[in-house]
Amino acid sequence: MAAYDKYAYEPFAVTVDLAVLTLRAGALHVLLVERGEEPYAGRWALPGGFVRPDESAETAARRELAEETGLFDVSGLHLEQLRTYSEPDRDPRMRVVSVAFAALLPDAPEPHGGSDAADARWVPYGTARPLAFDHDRILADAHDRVGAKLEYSCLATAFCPAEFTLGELQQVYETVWGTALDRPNFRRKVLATPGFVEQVPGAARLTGGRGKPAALYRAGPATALHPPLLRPSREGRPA
Amino acid sequence: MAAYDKYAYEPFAVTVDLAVLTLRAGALHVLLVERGEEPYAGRWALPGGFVRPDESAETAARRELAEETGLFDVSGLHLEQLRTYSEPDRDPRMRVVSVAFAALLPDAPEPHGGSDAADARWVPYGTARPLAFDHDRILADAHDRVGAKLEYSCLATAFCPAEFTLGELQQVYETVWGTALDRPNFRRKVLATPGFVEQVPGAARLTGGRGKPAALYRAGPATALHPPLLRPSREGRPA
DNA sequence: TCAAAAGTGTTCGTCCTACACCCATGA
DNA sequence: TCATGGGTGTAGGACGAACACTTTTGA
Repeated sequence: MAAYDKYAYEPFAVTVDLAVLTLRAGALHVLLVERGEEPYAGRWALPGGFVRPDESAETAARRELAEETGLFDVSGLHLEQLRTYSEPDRDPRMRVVSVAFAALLPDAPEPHGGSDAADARWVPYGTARPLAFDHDRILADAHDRVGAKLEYSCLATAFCPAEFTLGELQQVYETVWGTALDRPNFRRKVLATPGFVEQVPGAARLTGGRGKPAALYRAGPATALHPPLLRPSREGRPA
Repeated sequence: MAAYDKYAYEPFAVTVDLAVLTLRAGALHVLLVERGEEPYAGRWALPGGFVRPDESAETAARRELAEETGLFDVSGLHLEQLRTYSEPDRDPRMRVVSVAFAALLPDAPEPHGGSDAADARWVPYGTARPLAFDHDRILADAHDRVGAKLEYSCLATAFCPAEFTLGELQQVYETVWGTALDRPNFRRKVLATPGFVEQVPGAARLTGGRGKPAALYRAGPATALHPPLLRPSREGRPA
C-alpha cells in the first residue's frame, strides 16, 4: 500500500443502520424512528448512528439497538451484517459510509424513543414508505436476505421466544415468505433436521385458546439446514 | 440523529480489500501482493486500497483491481461485496474500516505489480499463509461464500470464459468444493435449469486433446438456481 | 484399434407433496 | 358435541444417485 496520511482526505463518517425485524400478531414489523431534523425531517428512518473510535461496527450496532429499544444484552437477539452502503451521495450532508445490519427479535417490546430518535415505533413491514436516505433499499435487502436465509439456516428460531411451538415456527416462515405451508410436511422436515429444534420434555402450551396443547421446542445447536427447506418456487412464467 | 461534527472524532479510513479468485490449471488461485513496508513487510496480502472521496466502495474495488492487474473493464468480471471488517485493532497504524469484496475472473492474466504493490502474483489457494492483517480470515470468508453461492446461484459461470464446455463448468464446482461430481447427473441438472446456460449452436471444441469435441455453452440470463445444486453433504458424525 | 472425453439411458431408492385422518382441548 | 389447532399415516410422483453404455475424436 502507498504511504498514507490520516488527514489527507476529507474524513469519512462510518455509521451503522439497523433493520430490526420482529413478528407481532402474525405480521412482520420493522423498528423505525421518526426524524426530527433536516434532511428528511418528519420521515421515518432505520435506527442507527455513528461508530465510535473504539468500537467495531458490530459493537456499535448492539449499542445503538440498546439505546433505541432499551434492550441490553438480549439473549434471543440475532444480529447479522447485511452489507455496506457507500454511494458518495447517499447522505447530502457529508460522506457517510454505513454498515447495515439485519437484526431479529423474538418478541417485540415497545421501544421508548431513546437518545437520538424523536419517536421510535414498530411499524408493519411495507408501510411508512418512503423512508429517509436509502433506507428503503436497505430494508428491502434485509428482507430478501432473511427470506433467503430461512431456507438454508436455522435463522427462523431467532424470531421465536426461547420455547416455542412448531406452529409458531411455521408462522415465521409463512409470514416472511408470504406463502402458506403444509403443516404435516413442515413438521416432519423440521424434526428430521438434526439439531434444528429440541423438544422440551413434557412441556406443552395452548396457542389459540382452543385446540390441543402444542409441544414446546427449543432452538437446537445446528446453524445450517442440510438439506435446505426450500420455499415453494413461484413459477408462473412459462418462458 | 444527533448533531454531528465532521471533525469531532479521529477520522476513519475506509478501504477496500479484494479476494480475487480464479482457476488456473484446474486449481483455485488467489491474487496476492507482497508488502514492502511495515507492518507485515514481506508478507503476502490481499490487494486493496483507500476509497477516494468521490467513489463508492464498489467503484474503488474496480479501480484497485484494474491498477493491480491491468484489467480495465473486464467483461467477465464478477465483483461482489463480502462484508465489512471493522475491528478497531485490525490495522496497527490507524483506524481502518475495510469493505471486502470477492471477485471472480474467468481466466488469469498475469498481474503486473502495479501502483502500490511491490509484487503481485497468482498464488494457489491455501498457500502463502499467514497473510498480513486479518486477510486470512477475509480470504476464508470469501471462499466460504463462493462455495455456498455455487449451490443456489449461477455464479460458476463467472469462473468460465464467454464460451465454455459443461466439463469446464463442472470443474469449477469440483475445484471450489473439493469434491468429485457425477458427470451425467451434473449435465442433466445444469441443462434442466432454465436460463443457466445456453448452447452455442453448432460450436464444439476439443478439451483434452483427445476425445469427443464438447458442445459450447454461454452463460444464460438466470442468476438464481431453483432448485439449488446442492453439494454432497459431508456427513460422518452419526450424532 | 485403443484411450479419452462427451453424451445418453436406465434403474432404484429417497424425499417431497398432497391429503385423509385421529387427538386433545375450550366453549 | 362442535370448532379449533396439534399430531400421525400414507399413496403417488418427482427427483437424484449410481452406473452401464454409446459416440466421436486423436494417436
